Amino acid sequence: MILHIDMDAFFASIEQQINPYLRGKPVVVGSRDKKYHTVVAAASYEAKAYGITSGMPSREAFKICPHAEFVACDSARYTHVSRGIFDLLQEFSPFVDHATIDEFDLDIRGLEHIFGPPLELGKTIKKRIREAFGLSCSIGIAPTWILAKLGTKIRKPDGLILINEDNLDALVQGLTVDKICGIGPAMTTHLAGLGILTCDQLKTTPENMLTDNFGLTIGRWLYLILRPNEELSLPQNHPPIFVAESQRPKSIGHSYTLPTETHDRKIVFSWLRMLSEMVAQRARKCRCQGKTIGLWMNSRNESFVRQKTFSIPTNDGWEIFVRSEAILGQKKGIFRPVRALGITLSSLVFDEAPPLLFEQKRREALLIAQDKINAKYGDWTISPAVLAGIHPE
DNA sequence: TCTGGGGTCCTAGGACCC
DNA sequence: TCTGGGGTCCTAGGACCC
Repeated sequence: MILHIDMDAFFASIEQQINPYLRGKPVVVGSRDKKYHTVVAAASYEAKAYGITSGMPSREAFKICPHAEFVACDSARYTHVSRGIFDLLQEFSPFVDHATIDEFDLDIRGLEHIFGPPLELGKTIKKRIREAFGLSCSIGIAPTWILAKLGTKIRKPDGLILINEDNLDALVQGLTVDKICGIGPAMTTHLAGLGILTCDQLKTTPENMLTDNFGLTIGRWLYLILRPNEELSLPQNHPPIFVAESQRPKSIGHSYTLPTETHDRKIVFSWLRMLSEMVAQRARKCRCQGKTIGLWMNSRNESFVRQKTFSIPTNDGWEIFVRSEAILGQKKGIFRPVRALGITLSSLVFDEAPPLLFEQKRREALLIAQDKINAKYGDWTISPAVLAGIHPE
């Protein structure tokens, strides 16, 4: 059995927790400053009642509910709380997974001997999280991860549900397929074209119809979602589903959307330089270097995506910039207007210091000094001169 | 006046090697 | 010289998630 935990309106609830004035009020986390065309990162349940959802442009949220409290996103704090919850959960089981900032999974097989039946354990966990952090969460318990996750979704605020073969069919009766994690807009449309709108319709669809339309991997996956018994006939001694994997990222990226579309190469290259530096600093913070540089640019009707793998990994902002310039240079002559652009570093190698040449050693010493100064006096205290005046904030 | 920013995973096709 | 089979790495592009 898997126990999935989904925190309720995580960012907004934390803000209400630390600032009692916000409790019981519609709270929107994000910025409403018109300079920053941001979107809503999180909304309290009071704000959701007005129809505000995360992902909605902040300006629209302001239109719907001008008297809502708009709070700036404090991601460092949310990460800290998230770690605290993770530590608390490890008191219950070493087999905890921390997939996103506000979601956790436990492999709870065998835990009934210590904490009682699954629902009892769920209650205990909810109570402990509320006592320690003042936050509510929703918990889904099921034989598979996908059903546990579905459970939290259909019982959202402050829910607790156990899904098994006895109640599964009744629970998903009439539920639209897009409630399932992994079925997004494209697949929903495709399924609708086949006359499959709800979970019960999905369950009665023959496997070959799904594999014919979606291929073997996704087709079979769709077929098995609502058949947990067929999917997980795991042997008794199957190793834990969630082993504390190292939380190493697979890629590091930054992007920026310009206030308006621009033809100005200078502006575009300044931001390219800026984003390279942001990516590089973050890579150095997690002590890794990347071999692959990905570059993308969007304009109104066109997007450009290229990536290239180099033999020598780097976490030097200048080097990343030069390499992205080279990638862009392959598309020489054509310079279309740009609205948004981003740089991603991937094929990461961690903590492996190859023997350095003299020039590289000097360069490395420079970067270490730069990071130390910024750690002591704040980000961007020292940065490449060409970036003066353009970095965010 | 369409709509941010940060990610992960999958697939198909090409290049290259044995 | 041509051909088949098997494998790996790389890239573009799509879909999805929070």
